[in-house]
Amino acid sequence: VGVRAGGSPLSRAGRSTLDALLAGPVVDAARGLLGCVVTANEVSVRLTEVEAYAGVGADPASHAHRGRTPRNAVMFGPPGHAYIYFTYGMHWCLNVVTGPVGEASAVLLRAGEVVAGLDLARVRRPGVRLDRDLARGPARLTMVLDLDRSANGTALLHGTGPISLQPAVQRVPAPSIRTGPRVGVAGGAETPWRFWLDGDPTVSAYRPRPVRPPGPPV
DNA sequence: GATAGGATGCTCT
DNA sequence: GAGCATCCTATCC
Repeated sequence: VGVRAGGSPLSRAGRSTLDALLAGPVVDAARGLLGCVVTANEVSVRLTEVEAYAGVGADPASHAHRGRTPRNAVMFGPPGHAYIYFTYGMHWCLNVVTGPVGEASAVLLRAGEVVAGLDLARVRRPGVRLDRDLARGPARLTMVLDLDRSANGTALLHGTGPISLQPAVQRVPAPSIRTGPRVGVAGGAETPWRFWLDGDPTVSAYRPRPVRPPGPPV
């Protein structure tokens, strides 16, 4: 059960389609990334769950919401590059930068199915019993791909960096794409910018963020 | 299957 | 110093 190996290499048409997709609106890019395959360090993951984040101003959940900082600088650059950040004191998360230079929108890669390098993926995720849990969550996905800050800012579409992104082997039918609120965000929770493949076992569990206690003292 | 709580350190105010 | 775009384990169904 895996994708056909030895299939056609990344075609010029396929890459240019992805180029155009990532240069466009972040929501379109997010939907289009479902089914695409990310490869790094000899493991490949077919994306089953992503989230869209807008740039400055409009989206309080976005790292770029309050403007450019050293951490989010990559988001302000050209599309098709990796934005990798460290969170919760121990985890890395991988995003794909989208939209024109200066817009700072990006798509968080939340989960997927390991379709190549399964043995290596299992070694990188000791204690995981089910293969479907190997990359079921944004930090788990970066663990399987063995990514950290060293790949931040690298290009994904031109085969020059440690990460590569390839078009979907089989086109994802639009009706199988579901949408809902994003996971774990404090602001903008009402924006349904999480996208996933309906019924796919590798999609991460959704838990609403606990409501914050009432406002601070005067 | 669901939920609760702890781990852990960078980033920005 | 507060706040995280999370994961894992234990516990209770």
